[in-house]
Amino acid sequence: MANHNEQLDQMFHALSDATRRGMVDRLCKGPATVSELAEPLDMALPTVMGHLRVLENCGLVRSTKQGRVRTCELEPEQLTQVEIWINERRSLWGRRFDRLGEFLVNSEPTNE
Amino acid sequence: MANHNEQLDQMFHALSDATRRGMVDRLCKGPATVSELAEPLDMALPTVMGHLRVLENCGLVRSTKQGRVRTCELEPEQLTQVEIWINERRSLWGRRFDRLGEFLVNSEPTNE
DNA sequence: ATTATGGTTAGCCATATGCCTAAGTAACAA
DNA sequence: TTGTTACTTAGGCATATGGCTAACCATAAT
Repeated sequence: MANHNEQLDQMFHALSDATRRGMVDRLCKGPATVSELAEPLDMALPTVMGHLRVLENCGLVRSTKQGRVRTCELEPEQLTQVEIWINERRSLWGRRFDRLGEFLVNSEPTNE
Repeated sequence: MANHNEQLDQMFHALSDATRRGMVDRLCKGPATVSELAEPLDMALPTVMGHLRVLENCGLVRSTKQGRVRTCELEPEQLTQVEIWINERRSLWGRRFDRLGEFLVNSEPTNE
């Protein structure tokens, strides 16, 4: 179960910022240029570029440049990694009593 | 669709660190004391406490102190927030073509 | 009462993050 | 060819993050 996963680090980090989540929202509705992404954001363009880079590094956004326009598109399948991680933990959690033997040394029976 | 969600910020941030995800893993298997959490971690206890605080702030871990021992427990239901966020985006993405007309209308010059 | 244990607080340090402005570059447009 | 547009790069600044040590409680344990 890979917790030392650079990709997962980057993904969670990318999503930990409301501005970036907003950009993802925008891209859910279809591709957008850098300027279109920046337009509602009340911050300088280089700052938006920084956020975009974070989203691209984790694979959640892909972009291509044609002429002087860079068009960004969402790669929503990358979210599956997060879902898988969560499902694995839910599964672990659900089976935690199967492992009680490992900790049973000084426990007492309870009736709750 | 709440992206300006402090809780979501904190949750994603908490999960963006492999050490903290490791602590979550441990807690999936059952409650643990601070020392037990720290034991496999090769870092100083105060550092572990810091990570623990992050996990508690986002609601993913709850802890209580009895005597001098603090026992931590996972609150896996908090992960639902993340799943909901992902599902909402998948849904948006799935219906992105329904909004094509709306997009054309909104690309008219506006005064905001 | 004294010591050991488990956790906590305080404070320091290096790096990362998020923001900015200013100045570049590479298409288009006129 | 000259200017405008759409990014891009460089660099600077303030705060946050993740790590540490040292010292400090507050409970056990002896």
